[in-house]
Order: sequence, then structure tokens, then C-alpha cells
Amino acid sequence: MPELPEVETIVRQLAEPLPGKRILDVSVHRADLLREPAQAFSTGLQDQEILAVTRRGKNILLTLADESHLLVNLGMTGQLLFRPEEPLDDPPTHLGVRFLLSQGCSLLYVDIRRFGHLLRYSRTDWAKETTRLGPEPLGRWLNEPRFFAALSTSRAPIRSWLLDQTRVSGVGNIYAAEALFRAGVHPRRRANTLTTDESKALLKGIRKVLREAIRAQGTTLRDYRTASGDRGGFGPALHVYGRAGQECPNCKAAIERIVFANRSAFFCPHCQPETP
DNA sequence: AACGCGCCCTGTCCGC
DNA sequence: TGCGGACAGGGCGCGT
Repeated sequence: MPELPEVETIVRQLAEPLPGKRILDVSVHRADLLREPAQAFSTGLQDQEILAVTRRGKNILLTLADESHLLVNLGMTGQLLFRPEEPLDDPPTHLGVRFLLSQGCSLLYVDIRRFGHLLRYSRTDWAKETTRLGPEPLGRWLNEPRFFAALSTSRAPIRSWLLDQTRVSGVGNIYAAEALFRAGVHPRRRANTLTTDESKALLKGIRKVLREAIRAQGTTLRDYRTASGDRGGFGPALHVYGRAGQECPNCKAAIERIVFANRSAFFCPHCQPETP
């Protein structure tokens, strides 16, 4: 579910209340969300102060007082919900982990499909791990020459390339479709066959659609919620994703859906010809 | 080595 | 109404 704009929205909301709060208690309801025993996970986080909340790709990072990090990856259906007061209502159906914080607050990790995970990293382990991930698409490091050079090393279909988090981190299936549409590039084109102009248009398209989606607080297809439990508002602004059979907003041709790498790809056959 | 595929899991929707 | 199949924002591990 959550791609860069959704995660960015959650992080911005959590960056206000969380820093300075202390983790008083951790209860693990779904141990398969972790990669270590629940006991070790809980005691490792217990009594730690949260210093900062940041984002790396599609990952939420809580930096703790001992310089370790708690990484939260939401998978398809993960939600990280902030509750400012002691909740009187029943716990959510798919509650995975509950963090009780100081001042009566709590942080809930909820995940229907449980494709997400929560992972602790020491400072040095995280430093190693973050180098595995590709550059931030909205960051300063990535520029047109670097983007084009990276594309030229791979013959994977461009949609698969964009979904590979070690190439660029944060783009998922929705925004890959939207960026490729804006650039006029067919999702199946091999990465190393894009021209410099197409590469430029694609980087521009990625940045534009991500920024616009952040402004709208992301896209809710079904399960995505912000940290305060609200839905994202970018759905109506999607041009091709999920719109098979409907009119292309540019040329009125019928938008098509194909499947490869086990994922749907949406595109306009007229604006994004497979052979240019 | 890089790439493509199957699979992890639950819920919903659609056609019969 | 019930039931099987397709499909859903991600990412890992395997085989080639």
C-alpha cells in the first residue's frame, strides 16, 4: 500500500507529537511481524525516549535515545496510528503491536495482511542497511545524469526497475504507473532503452507526482490511513492507475491493464507506445 | 549477476 | 445465498 507519499504523510504527523515521549510498555500481539523474539524486541525498546521520526524510502524510522532505530515497514496494509489519549474503545481487529507512551499516548501498529514488519537496528547496522537502498527520488543527490546512468545499467522492464527499492527508494506500483504515464513511457520498456529525453521526463514525472501526492496526503485505495486515521485524498487525481477501460485524460483512448511480475500495470496505449 | 516468478496473508468483490 | 477465483499499495527467496 503505502508508498513514499503515504509514508511521508505519516512521518510528518508523527514528527510533531513523538519526539520527547518515552516508550513505557510494548505489547506484541502478532509476533510474525518481528524478526526477533517478542521478548527481546520489547525489552530493547522499553523505557527508551524517542528522539526523532524520519523516513527512508517507504520505511518509517524512529530514532531512540541510545542511537538505535526502530524501522517500521507497512507492507501492503500496515497502519501506524497515533492515539493522543488512553483509548477507551476496543483495540482494532488487526492490532499487531501496541506501544504505550508517556503522557497517556499510544502508538498502534495495525496490519490486516501482515506483510509489514518492525525491525530494530543498532546505529551501525542501520548505517549499513541504508546504503543498500537506492537514492531518495526527492533528494538532492539524484539528478538527471545519475538517473540516466543508473537506467543504462539494467535491461529490466522500467516498471520493475522503478519498483526495485535498491534502484530508487520509495516508488511503488501506483506512482510508477502515474510517473510513466506523465513521461509517455510504456511500463514494459527496458530501462536501458530509454533516451536521455525520456529519462529526464521520467525523473520529472516521478518527482512531480510524488510531491502532488504528498500535498494530498497520499492515496487511499482501501486500507491506507494517516497516523491520525484519515484517508488520503490523491485517488481522484490518478490518471491511469486502476482505470482500465476508462478514457485517457490526454487523448481519450481506453486505458489498458497488463500483468507482469505478478503486478498490474496501467497505461495509455496511445500516449505510451511500446515501440516509439 | 540480474532478472522473473511464486509466495507470504486477509479481505472484498464479481460471476455463476 | 454460497462458493471459487481474481485481485489488492510490498518485498523476500528461489531458480535460471
